[in-house]
Amino acid sequence: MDNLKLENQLCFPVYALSRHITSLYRPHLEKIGLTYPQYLVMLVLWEYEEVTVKELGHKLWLDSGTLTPLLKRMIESGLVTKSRSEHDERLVDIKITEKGRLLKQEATSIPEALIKELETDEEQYFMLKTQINRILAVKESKNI
Amino acid sequence: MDNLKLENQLCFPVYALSRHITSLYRPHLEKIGLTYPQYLVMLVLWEYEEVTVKELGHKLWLDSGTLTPLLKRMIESGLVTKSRSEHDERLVDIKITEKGRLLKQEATSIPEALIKELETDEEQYFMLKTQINRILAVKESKNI
DNA sequence: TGCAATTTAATTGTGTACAATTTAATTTTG
DNA sequence: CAAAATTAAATTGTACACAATTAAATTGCA
Repeated sequence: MDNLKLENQLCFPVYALSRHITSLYRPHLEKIGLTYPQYLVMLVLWEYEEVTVKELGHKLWLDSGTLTPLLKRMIESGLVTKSRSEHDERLVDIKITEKGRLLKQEATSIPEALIKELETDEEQYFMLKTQINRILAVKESKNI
Repeated sequence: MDNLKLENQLCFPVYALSRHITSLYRPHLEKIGLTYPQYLVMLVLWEYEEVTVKELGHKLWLDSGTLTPLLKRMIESGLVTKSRSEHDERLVDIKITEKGRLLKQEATSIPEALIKELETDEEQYFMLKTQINRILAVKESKNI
């Protein structure tokens, strides 16, 4: 087997699937004015209400080089606010706004719609997620 | 179950894994002067020697907006050449150069190194690839 | 205490991604 | 055959990703 053939790579299917999933999200997210990475930030904030940029970076595996400009756009659209932490001035707190909170209602139908569009049954979907998470756990264990 | 929790998404693990794999490739590819998408182009050219931008876009699921500037950089580094097709002037042929051909030797060890770094055994690796490809096949079948 | 080391964001620069539009070539159709 | 429709790349503009550097705050240690 030729290891340098596109069809024999694992890397490419993962890369292609990631972009494919993002493109399926796009029309849904466009309706509520979010990009896909911004949606991931909202998922965190719908759950935690307030996080530091550091925590956000840890959860989404993104650095400040990506998050700073992304959050700037989310502040401009009124979904979050930003302030230096009182305890530690190095940290920046990101808080969800009322507008951001209300957006959750409009997003509830998205996950289900996506599963349908991927045409993957729940069981296959769950197995895939489990397998990928098993691989990601190795990275996680090395980083913390 | 809350569908709008980050940990319950499939989308996020795929997105995270894709970026994780790219970051594992980066140090290897840096040594031979390629980015990850440029490496994908080389995988195609090592196999086919010559393709049109259209074919490349079809194989990698990328459009000319991404490929045109990316290929421009690969021409500048001397890996490929570019010329209008004789039969149909709308098409652009991308050919591998001798330098591009020689680069294959330096890339042979990369796929194996990656599997090791992912710390995933061959069997798990294969199953994951199969599952992802099953999902991607649905998209493929709709597009062609 | 005081200074060096560390930590956190922001900044800078490069390289994708991709929607939307434009331009040029080819194909279809009346 | 000629105009309309289609196709392929290139261009324009927006938004990530991420390495490397910078700046400011905090921590640790002599």
